[in-house]
Amino acid sequence: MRTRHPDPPTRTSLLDAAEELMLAKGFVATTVDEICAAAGVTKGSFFHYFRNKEELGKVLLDRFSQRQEARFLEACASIEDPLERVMTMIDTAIAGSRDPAGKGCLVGTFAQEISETHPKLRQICELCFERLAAAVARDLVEAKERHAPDAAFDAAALGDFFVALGQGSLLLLKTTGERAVMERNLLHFKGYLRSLYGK
Amino acid sequence: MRTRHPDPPTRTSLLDAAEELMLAKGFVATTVDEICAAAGVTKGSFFHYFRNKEELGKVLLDRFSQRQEARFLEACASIEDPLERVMTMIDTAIAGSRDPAGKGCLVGTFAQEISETHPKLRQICELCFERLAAAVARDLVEAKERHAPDAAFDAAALGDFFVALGQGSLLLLKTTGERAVMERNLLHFKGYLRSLYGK
DNA sequence: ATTCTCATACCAACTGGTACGTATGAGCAA
DNA sequence: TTGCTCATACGTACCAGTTGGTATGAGAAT
Repeated sequence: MRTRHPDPPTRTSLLDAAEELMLAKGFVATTVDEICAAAGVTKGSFFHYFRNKEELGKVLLDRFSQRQEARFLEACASIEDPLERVMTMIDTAIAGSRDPAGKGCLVGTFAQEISETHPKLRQICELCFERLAAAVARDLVEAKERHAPDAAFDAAALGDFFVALGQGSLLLLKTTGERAVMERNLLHFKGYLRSLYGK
Repeated sequence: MRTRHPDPPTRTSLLDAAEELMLAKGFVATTVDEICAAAGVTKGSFFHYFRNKEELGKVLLDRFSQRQEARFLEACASIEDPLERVMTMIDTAIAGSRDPAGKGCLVGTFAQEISETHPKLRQICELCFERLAAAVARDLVEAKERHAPDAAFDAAALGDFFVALGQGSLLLLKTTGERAVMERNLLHFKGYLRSLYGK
């Protein structure tokens, strides 16, 4: 019985196919027909489940960011020291970059090309970035109070720093194909944090 | 007859229009018709000057990166200390991010969306990134020999670090519209360099 | 100087293909 | 029957690129 809808397989396969294609070629260059072909269904199905291409993008973005957030949460939830928590998050990101299945970040891919043309998608991307940055910033601000209360640096800004460094590394990876970039950059970031928080 | 060889104004206005549009909407989403309309010429002219849209992209990319490189060179050429040179480069980048005319980086914009679909353009982007990263890395390696020969960090990797941080910051800027991100992130980077090279 | 030639600069209309989206109905479960 | 799932077939718009021109000016021939 595939009637009642937690998750119709056709819809899921459409989402999976779209995600893979769009991670590689972006939102605009990926056509609905391509997605349907890759998913092994026809356009009728596509427009049965999604009002239009933009809505697919929205759903895809939500699904992607939710997964990502769950991964981070799972890795860090049990750690109570805020600095340790951030360090573990960085390690999680490094591990993700090693995994050949992790082909990039949908949020970054979308943000580049549709921020001017699809305001709604842009807003979702902004929210995703903001949530991640805020989580890191919160921990690092708390860690500063705890470990280095007298130091003079802007801990709150390090959330954006982390997001930017990660997204930039992914862009470099996509362009050069050199998988190790992300890891090297994040290790430098860890070094920076250690220097800020007194080893 | 207008100017002969050097730089027909029609061609230049096509390039200018294309650059502005593509910085905002990307390569794929910007249509040739749009470019022509913005430049105030017809499609016939476009295809008189460019074999196809991809060639326009190539020319645009070359022009953009050449300009950028000239700006950096002008700012740093006279400085002989390698660490000072990098610091000045960072300041130049910060200054560029303050200027409302600097609307982003074509290389980063293109790299995201065409790395899978237009191998030639991807290669140009890769080269641009590599040249910048290599310049920074060279200086920082030399600076390490000079200022911190015994420290244990990977100076060569800092070239990619700088490029990634810059590109990521531009992505954040595009997504959130918050212009100050680039400056905050690059200031943190300067702080990191100071900590590595012994203030 | 006048005319002929030819390359460059530009334009308007069109073509083939493709993209998104719709109309409609078949198959099946409840 | 009724409603959900999915397919076939089509419509409309638009996009990259082409065709077939016109206009202008440089240089050579006359």
